[in-house]
Amino acid sequence: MYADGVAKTLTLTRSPRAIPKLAEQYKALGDETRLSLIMAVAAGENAEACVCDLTPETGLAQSTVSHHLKILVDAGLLDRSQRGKWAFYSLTEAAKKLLK
Amino acid sequence: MYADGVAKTLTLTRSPRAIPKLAEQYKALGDETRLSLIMAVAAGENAEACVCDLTPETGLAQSTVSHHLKILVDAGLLDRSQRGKWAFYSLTEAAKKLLK
DNA sequence: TCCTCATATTGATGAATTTCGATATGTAAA
DNA sequence: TTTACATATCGAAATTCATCAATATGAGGA
Repeated sequence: MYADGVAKTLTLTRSPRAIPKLAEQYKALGDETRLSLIMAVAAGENAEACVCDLTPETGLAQSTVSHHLKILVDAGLLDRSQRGKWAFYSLTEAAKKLLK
Repeated sequence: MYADGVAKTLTLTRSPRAIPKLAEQYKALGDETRLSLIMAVAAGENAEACVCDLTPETGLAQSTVSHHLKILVDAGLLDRSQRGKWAFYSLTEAAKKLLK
């Protein structure tokens, strides 16, 4: 009948109404730069990281990294919090679920 | 320290070497049409479906559906098997893991 | 073999995406 | 209130992507 509960998950938990948001989240993860960024955040101290630390790791321009982080925030995968001059990003519950 | 084992999952199970393939899979899922297609496959009889059934559900041209199915196969998320004149698609283990 | 049906491939087009440099915003220190 | 630093936004160029119509391939059936 069902394949390991996947169908149930997809058709019930993730009803048709949930498709756009879910697709947005997968799309956000479907880029090597952003996947690396979210990995770096997860691996960071207290599971968070600031742009100043993330930018060098990517080798990309700071504006580009900022842009990718915004996409992850908009998708509901990262939270942003300002502390002093720095912006810290951390995983949302949705991100933890998707990546587990 | 770590956020619910996510960091461990990302940094160990999904080592840097795994990023390109993983990003490819997320990218494949990050499109409403393809996410709907994989849902339809999972919900189908025996957790499989043929193009003839999938195409009407999408409302898109048959060539477009065939194109999207190829992307899912290339990403390692769908298997293809020919039976008579029809091509049947089913979820791979990788897809079941990602979607669970 | 010839025909029909199901699916795949090709070629083209418009839209979306990634990236950068330049500039703006915001935060705190001098 | 300047100044310096961290991050965000803007505008543009190059690339990738989703989609279709047309055509090709491939598998049975007549």
